[in-house]
Amino acid sequence: MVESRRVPGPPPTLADVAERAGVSRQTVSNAVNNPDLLRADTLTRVQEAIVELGYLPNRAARNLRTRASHLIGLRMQSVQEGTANATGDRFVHSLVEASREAGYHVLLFSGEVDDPLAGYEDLLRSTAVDAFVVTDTYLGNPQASWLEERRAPFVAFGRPWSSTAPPHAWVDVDGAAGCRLAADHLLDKGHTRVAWVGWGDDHVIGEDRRSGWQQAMDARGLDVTGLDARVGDTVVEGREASAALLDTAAPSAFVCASDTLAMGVLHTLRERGLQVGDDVAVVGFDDSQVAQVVRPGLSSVRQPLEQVAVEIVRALEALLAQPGSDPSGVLLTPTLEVRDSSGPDRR
Amino acid sequence: MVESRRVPGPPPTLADVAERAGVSRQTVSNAVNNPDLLRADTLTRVQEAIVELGYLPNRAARNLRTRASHLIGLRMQSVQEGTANATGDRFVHSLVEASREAGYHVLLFSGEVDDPLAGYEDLLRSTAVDAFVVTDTYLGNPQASWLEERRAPFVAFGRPWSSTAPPHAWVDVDGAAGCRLAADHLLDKGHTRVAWVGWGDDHVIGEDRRSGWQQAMDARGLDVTGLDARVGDTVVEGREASAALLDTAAPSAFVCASDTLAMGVLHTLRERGLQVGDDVAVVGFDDSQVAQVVRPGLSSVRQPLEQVAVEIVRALEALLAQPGSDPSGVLLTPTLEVRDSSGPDRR
DNA sequence: CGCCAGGTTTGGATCGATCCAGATCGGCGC
DNA sequence: GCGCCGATCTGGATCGATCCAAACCTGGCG
Repeated sequence: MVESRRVPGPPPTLADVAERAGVSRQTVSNAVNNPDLLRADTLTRVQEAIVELGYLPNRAARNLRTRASHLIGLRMQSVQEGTANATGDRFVHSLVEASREAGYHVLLFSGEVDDPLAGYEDLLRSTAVDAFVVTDTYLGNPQASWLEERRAPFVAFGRPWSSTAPPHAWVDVDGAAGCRLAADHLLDKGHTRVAWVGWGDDHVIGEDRRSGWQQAMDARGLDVTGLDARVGDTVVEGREASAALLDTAAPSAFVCASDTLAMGVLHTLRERGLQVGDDVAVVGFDDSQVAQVVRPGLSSVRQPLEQVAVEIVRALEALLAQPGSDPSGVLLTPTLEVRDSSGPDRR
Repeated sequence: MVESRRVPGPPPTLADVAERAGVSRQTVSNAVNNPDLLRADTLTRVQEAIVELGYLPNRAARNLRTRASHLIGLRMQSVQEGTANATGDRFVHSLVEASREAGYHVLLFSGEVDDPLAGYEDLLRSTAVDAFVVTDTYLGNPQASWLEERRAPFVAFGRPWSSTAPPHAWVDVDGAAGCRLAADHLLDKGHTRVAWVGWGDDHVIGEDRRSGWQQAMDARGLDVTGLDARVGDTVVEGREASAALLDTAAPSAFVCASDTLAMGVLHTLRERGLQVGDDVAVVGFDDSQVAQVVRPGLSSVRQPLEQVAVEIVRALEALLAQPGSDPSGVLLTPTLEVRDSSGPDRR
């Protein structure tokens, strides 16, 4: 009713609220954190004072006392120009949203590109964040074991591919299942020669995705010999690899480890005057903006990033509530966004 | 030399360092914050103790005392599916990087989509952030004046388009200059009928960009009547608008307010069997990933987001150092990324 | 009517850093 | 040898919340 705070001035403190409500500081604190400890009428009185003054607990003071910041640290990946990689934005947004619902905020940081640990150390030691979300758990990445060693709570977006590393909480998307989905989709349409364009065989995620394609082919008794290529994640390499495959193995469809590679395939088809979809079908991976706006639309495997974020936050909460509990892993299944590059049925 | 902290235990405090170095707490504090107050040998001794213990000031305690969090709040925009919008990721990354160099971190938050003020209020009152970066300052957006009213320090990425609003610090990219650049680029190649595909005339940013195209045309004494279209920011609308323009005004080149619209134009050209670049040239805006991977490559106006971030942080620092100082504005000029969709010279 | 258990409320100590004012040190001029 | 000033260092108070233990109610029961 008062609402006289035109010009803010210093924010009200717990003591201000206590004085206004005629109770002690501790009672106000309880009203905020353990309302059921108060008698109903006292609670009402305090809550009114809180509203009238527009009180909100000072974060720094609360953090100091409770030894928790309610912040989740996330290290920004460097943006790669020239690729269709779109997971970054969508994932970060989902994580922010999921965190909010759990009462957390996301703290972004970065560090020297060549030092994957930079930034983590400082935030940890200065108790600036409660936990980390680690996103690039490719094989040989030191963050996970480093954080494990310091007993820093963290959840990885990505499986611990190395079995020697200590286990930690993780959430991941089943890339193999996604590529099986893509390959089955094409096989169901009547294709028999479905090629794979993926990443080098030292790339565990790439090999995982490739295994999905291979499983689908194997399940139908189709030979995959000579039907695959492994290159770097660039449009040019996708173009060259697909051109070579067309010459040597005459596939009628391609499954790709990324939308970037799929764009390379589309370039090749166009160069050769082949109709995308009608003559040769293509499916990418990531459902990037590129897949959505290119014409004809590029069918693509879509990672359930919103769900990933929710599971990550869930895991973080478990971790922070039960520091000693066994870390768990969650594997989510992607979906397939079907667009024109899938082409018509051939049966 | 000790380095005995295998299992972390509680982080060391100022008092721990003081004891080890045989000085008072205050002296350690000075060693960290005002090293020039100490005698050289004392400083060395304290610094050694700091290194040995791996001390880093507790953020919460420091924040409480200094009434500063060294955090910059940034509200996440909702991701738009089906557009080529790429500024988000690049800008956020640049901002994180620029903030780091100034000793700040970026705190991401979000709020109900329909309430543009949600989230700001809580962070402000709980003194969780020192300042905000506001990114969507389209006309009629209430954040700026709301924050102004509460005397919350903030810098806008985007000009205050309304002259009635109180002035605030801002950094923006000169969209008109960018589109003038794009149009001049095409005119220099010999085009005379350069069309505009942009956003509705109630969209101030769209109108600003359009004015750059018009200036370029005017400067060469070229009539723009019937050469423009204003639609929503979707691929489909870009396709339809360009088709209509080709029928009615026969332009030989297009400048677009976004890469999304430009993709629509590319679709139209393909539908009609026109060679992109050779028959009709196209320039987009944003230099999105789509522009980079589509074939032929889409020429596009590129915003200097890295520089924008640096200027924003610079403005924030000025604002926080001198709360009363006059807010300033910075207008940066974009560049043009030339790709194949520009086509060859026609002279 | 006094006492006790339970529900409520309270004051003091505390988290870890910085602000402040005063104490101590060292050197210099007379 | 004395006094003074600036450079250096120190202890206590403080930021605003929560933890803790103790004090205060209230009603029920012997």
